[in-house]
Amino acid sequence: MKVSRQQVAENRRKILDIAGKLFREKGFEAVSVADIMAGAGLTHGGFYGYFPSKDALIAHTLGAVAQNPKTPQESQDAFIARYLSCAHKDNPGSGCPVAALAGDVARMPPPVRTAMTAALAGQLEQLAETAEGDTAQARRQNAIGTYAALVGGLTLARMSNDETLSAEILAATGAFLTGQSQP
Amino acid sequence: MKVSRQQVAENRRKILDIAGKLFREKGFEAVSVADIMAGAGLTHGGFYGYFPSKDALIAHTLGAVAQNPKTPQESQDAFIARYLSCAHKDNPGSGCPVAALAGDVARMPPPVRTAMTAALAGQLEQLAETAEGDTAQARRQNAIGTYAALVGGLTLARMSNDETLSAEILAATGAFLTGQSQP
DNA sequence: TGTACATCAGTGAACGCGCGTTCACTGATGTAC
DNA sequence: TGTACATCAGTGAACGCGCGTTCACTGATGTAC
Repeated sequence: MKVSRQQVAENRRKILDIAGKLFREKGFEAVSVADIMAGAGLTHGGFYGYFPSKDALIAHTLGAVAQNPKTPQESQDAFIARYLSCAHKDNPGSGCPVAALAGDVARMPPPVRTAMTAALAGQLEQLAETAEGDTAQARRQNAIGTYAALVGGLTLARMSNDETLSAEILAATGAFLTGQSQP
Repeated sequence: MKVSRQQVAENRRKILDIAGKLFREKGFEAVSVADIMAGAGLTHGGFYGYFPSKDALIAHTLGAVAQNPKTPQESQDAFIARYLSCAHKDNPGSGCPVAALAGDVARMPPPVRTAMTAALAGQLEQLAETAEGDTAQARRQNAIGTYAALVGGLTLARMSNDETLSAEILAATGAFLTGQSQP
């Protein structure tokens, strides 16, 4: 049955929210259109009133998803510690979409890759503003190197089936980036 | 029809080889058993004479796949440059399986994760042997931080749909790790 | 403001497709004599 | 060494299943009067 325009807007937001969460948790292929619509409290057939295809939803999701960025008042070291925390490692659904989905996005069609590339470019620009370095070029280089290590460290820790190794990777990557030795 | 024992051994090797290549190129889910067997010059029905399931093949593939490691005679900087080369970025099928598949493996069942974790642990041990640092602990920390940045940098470069950004990420990550500024 | 009706968001059965897996069969291999 | 036959690697049709997508239908919304 028809629903109010306000309900439509809310349903669209719910679909994008739940899709972002499920994609980050399970990857694009393991999440079905029916899963997403059920998560939004709807049935699968209604999906195509909101998006023309699953791939279109994926592209929109990546454009809308929270970027889990460094907050302005947060120090560089605090951002690194938060990014490499156990809480972030164990909750990909509410964490950094780049770390959770970069490997999958590389094999997706151009619209999806373009949306994610824009998100990455924005993230790097923001990090470069507050990164260490005397010149803009040095700051950007540090921002890229740091972000690569964060994404790689979190990905390796999530992949590892050995809790000790997983924790060591998070700690060592953090220490490597902040220049401190591990305790 | 039955084939010789030598042919069986060769077919098994072919299956593992082509599976390793296809998985790294397209991910586990996008490669079918029929694709793999066709790549090995066989038909799909024969697969189950070699492995009990697709997941079992995945675990065996990760255990057998070439680790693309740092060679003993290769300097640390040369290894970093090779890992972050355009050639490596553009040829995941013959490149580092950790960078190509870490994101997917995190969502795989325990046998697959265990096989990949063992491969990662071996890689880290090898890198720690020749990493910079005064103590074994410092060398291991540097090995982990460096490897995290390599895997993350390569993953981000492969994900990016913008060739300029992609090349910049590879170059900046390399410069970040070797302590040189970009040209 | 109240009513009649056109609109259209949502429903759920159905579709075509590709997947992992099974299985009866084929015919070359390799062994027993 | 030569032959007869048991073994079994490989074949390809078939299965059950879940997926993305379509569509005829339903009934609440929102508008025209």
